[in-house]
Amino acid sequence: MRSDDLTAAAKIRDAAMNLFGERGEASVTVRDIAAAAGVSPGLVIHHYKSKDGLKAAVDERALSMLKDMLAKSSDPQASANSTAQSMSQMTDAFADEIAQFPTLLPYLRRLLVDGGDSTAALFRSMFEATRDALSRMQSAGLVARTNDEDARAAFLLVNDLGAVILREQITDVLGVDPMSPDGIVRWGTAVLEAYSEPVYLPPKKSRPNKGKP
Amino acid sequence: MRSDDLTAAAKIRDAAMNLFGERGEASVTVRDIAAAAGVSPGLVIHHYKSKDGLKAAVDERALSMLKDMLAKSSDPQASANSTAQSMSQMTDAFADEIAQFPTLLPYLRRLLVDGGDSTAALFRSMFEATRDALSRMQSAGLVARTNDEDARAAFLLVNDLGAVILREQITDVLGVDPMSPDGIVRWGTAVLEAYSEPVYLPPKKSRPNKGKP
DNA sequence: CCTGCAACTGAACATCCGTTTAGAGTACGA
DNA sequence: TCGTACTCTAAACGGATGTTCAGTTGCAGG
Repeated sequence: MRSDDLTAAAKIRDAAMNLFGERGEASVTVRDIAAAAGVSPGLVIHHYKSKDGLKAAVDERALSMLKDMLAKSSDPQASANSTAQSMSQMTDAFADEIAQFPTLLPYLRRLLVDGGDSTAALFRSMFEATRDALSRMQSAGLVARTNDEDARAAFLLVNDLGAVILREQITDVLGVDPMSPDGIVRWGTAVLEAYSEPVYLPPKKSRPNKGKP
Repeated sequence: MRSDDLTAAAKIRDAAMNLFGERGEASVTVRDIAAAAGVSPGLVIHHYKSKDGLKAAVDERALSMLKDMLAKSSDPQASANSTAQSMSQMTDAFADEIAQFPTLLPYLRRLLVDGGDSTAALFRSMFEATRDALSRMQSAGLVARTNDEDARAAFLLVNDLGAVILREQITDVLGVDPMSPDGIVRWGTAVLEAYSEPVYLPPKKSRPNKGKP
């Protein structure tokens, strides 16, 4: 049953995750998926009942992978070495996780970008996790106080997700993938600097402003 | 020719920009566009030769509108009142521009999200504009110095575009559209605070870290 | 008036889509 | 050995899609 390499159903699911992440569900046909998985179009429907059923299975799989990944990266933080983590250790751990599931981030990007109810639920749960984590860090004196915790949490979350969504464009202008082992250090350094030291300085007579929307 | 309301070709183009921005090109049919514009499917092809031709015309139109909008919002900054602009004035001006072309931002979102060569070119030009603006502001003492200007410019740009891309999700969790007259004040305040005062505080013994990818 | 040209429509066309169907091959227990 | 259940394929079906085509309208210029 689960013999040599992978079940045909699993091969179909993985191929679909790949293609959906790259092109979006609407631009990927059942025949594309079948060809990528090396099976007939009929088998795709046989295993997943319909294209929507396959999409649901891929969604479930991706959310499960994401949950595992987030759990794995927050567990050791609270267990063994509580305070001794340097940023490079953090980023290295992330880069490892990302490299282990190369199809997850592109698909997460699609989940966020394609809209719909599952997108809203996913974003909301990430938002609440971020807000709670910031609240805890604020109590621990690691994060400054603010008048609008919701807006700040949403802003920080959007920034992280923005790097996931615009990963390809960032790679293009910086010359390095911000989710690669090399790039994540450079990106994380810039992020940490922007959040730790002021970017905009108070002017002499008026107030600071921005240039782009 | 350009009589009562709008040319049929223009109506088709505007309807297409609407639908493309909402659902993405692949999910919108020529018949959908024709119905929204109140014409026959054949006329769509007659005017734009093909669906791809229509897409190209819509892209061109959107980029032209974006260019106008960015030009209009950087002109008065250098002309009349050079330093007396408050943040609320800035955001109000932006909210006005956005409200004037309600279909532009959703389509810009699609341009960024759908990928392709035009996406890369658009992002790169925005990146260079951001980097140059930051460089000028740094010379004027309005922005702090950094070791990696490219990474910082990309980061700030990605954050702004993230709000455009995830606008709907932000609206959902904050209860207010960050691109609306009300919401843009709240969002802009949080952004300005995060960039002007430290978010992450230096811990006593170790270094700060983050919670989300 | 009428000739020509552009806007426009309704119907048709070929193709592609998701899905169905009939059946071949195989494993496994009775 | 038979039968049953399961995986899988090839072919086909109905419907939707982008595009084409023949033809009608309306209008500008000689």
